[in-house]
Amino acid sequence: MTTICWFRQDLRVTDNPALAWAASRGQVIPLYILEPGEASVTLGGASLAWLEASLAKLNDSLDGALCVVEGHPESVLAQVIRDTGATAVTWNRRYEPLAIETDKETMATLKASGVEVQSFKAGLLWEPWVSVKKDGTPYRVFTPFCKNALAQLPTPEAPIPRPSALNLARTESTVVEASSLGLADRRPWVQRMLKYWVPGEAGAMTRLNAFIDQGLEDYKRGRDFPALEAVSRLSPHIHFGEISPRQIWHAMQTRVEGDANKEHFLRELIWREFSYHLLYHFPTLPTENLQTHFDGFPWMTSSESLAAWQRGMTGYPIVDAGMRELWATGYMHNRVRMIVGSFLVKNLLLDWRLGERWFWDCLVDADQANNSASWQWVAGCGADAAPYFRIFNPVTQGEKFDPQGGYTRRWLPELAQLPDAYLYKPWECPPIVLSDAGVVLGDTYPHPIVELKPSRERALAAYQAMKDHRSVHSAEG
DNA sequence: TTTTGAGTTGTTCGA
DNA sequence: GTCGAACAACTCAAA
Repeated sequence: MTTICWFRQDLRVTDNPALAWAASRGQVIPLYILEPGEASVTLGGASLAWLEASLAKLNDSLDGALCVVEGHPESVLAQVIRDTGATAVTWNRRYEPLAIETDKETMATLKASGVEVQSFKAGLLWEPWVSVKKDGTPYRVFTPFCKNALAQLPTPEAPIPRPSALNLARTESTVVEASSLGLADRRPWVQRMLKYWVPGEAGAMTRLNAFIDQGLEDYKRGRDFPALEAVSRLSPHIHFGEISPRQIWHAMQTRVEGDANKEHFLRELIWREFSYHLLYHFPTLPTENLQTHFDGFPWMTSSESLAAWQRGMTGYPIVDAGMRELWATGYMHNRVRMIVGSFLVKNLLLDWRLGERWFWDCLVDADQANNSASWQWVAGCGADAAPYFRIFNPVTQGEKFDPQGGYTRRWLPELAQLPDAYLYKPWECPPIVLSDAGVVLGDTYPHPIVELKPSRERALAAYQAMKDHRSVHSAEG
């Protein structure tokens, strides 16, 4: 019996229930479909580079049998079924609104033509339709969601091993060269970025082990300090399914003594579950304010401000360091993501969707659920959002969370010689100290593009205006 | 149904 | 320098 295993965001052979199911039935056709628009629209540039590298690794794990085809899933599957005589198709479930729609239609079409279809849970600890309140409605606050998951929902299953024997079939007639992912012209940039990472299942496991051995013991405190190696950096591996959340959960439970650091890290994994829960139950999350009274929010328009933010040229060192890290590596430390997010949305008063889109294109861990839920959280319009008056001060944040400047100096070499006392506010630095450090404001490093105090007050006023507008509305209603 | 307690990550001001 | 209060009420979750 021949079964097609359709890989998507599960680019691994261990703890892959769809692959295990296919293997148990006989011959397996491993297939990846590059869906229309995926190369140009759905996936950002950094993610696409990761995907290409990860597919190559998966192909190695499958003895070169991975079939990569560009096209609509229904027609690709129909063609591969014709070519191979496969009688079943299996996959691990996806949860993005468009993916759900595609998978639903594909399943219906296949079943209608007499093909067996089997899907599995592999990318989440708990299905979003299970992690709901007693009355069946979705959670909108993280803490009760988390408590309920830990106390009431089934303990995450143990990971399943890699199939002991894989009878792989090749369908070489349909294989597309990796160059068709459209990366050829971006080679130098991609090569530079990928120096920071090892995409693929083995790389993911190496990272997990390194984190457990070295970062986890100081995670609860250290995770706030971007100069430390105290975060896991597993996010891109998790996004592409090179490692599953239950593999991580299981490794934590079996290899780490119970302590606050472990609990805190697992909580972050549950935040991911919460984001998927929100996206599933509120499918407009990527584009619409979850709190609809934000719909009239007076966002500014400024392509200059946006460009300065994107390029790491705002004149605020901790912000610029973060944006440069993002550009160079496809990643940004979590603490810094909050700082740059707050700066865009509150100090620059630019729409959170602009930040969401830039992150989407730049991040190797770009993930629709996490990205949209997190940007809405930062902007204050999401579930369980930060109060709007919580506006990060980039000077204070830098001094507090990168006191020695190790992170900031790494990504802003032009400020490396500035003393700590002025690193986060070079505009207050005495001219002699500036010139000793080789800094010329407005030349080697920009002047601040906005002033902190007025921009903070402007943001608070905008929030106030929105509130007043809303109360007028409710009075009318 | 009503009530009650609680809610990721901050900053500023004034004592 | 340190500390508590104010910031803004509002919605959510569960008893």
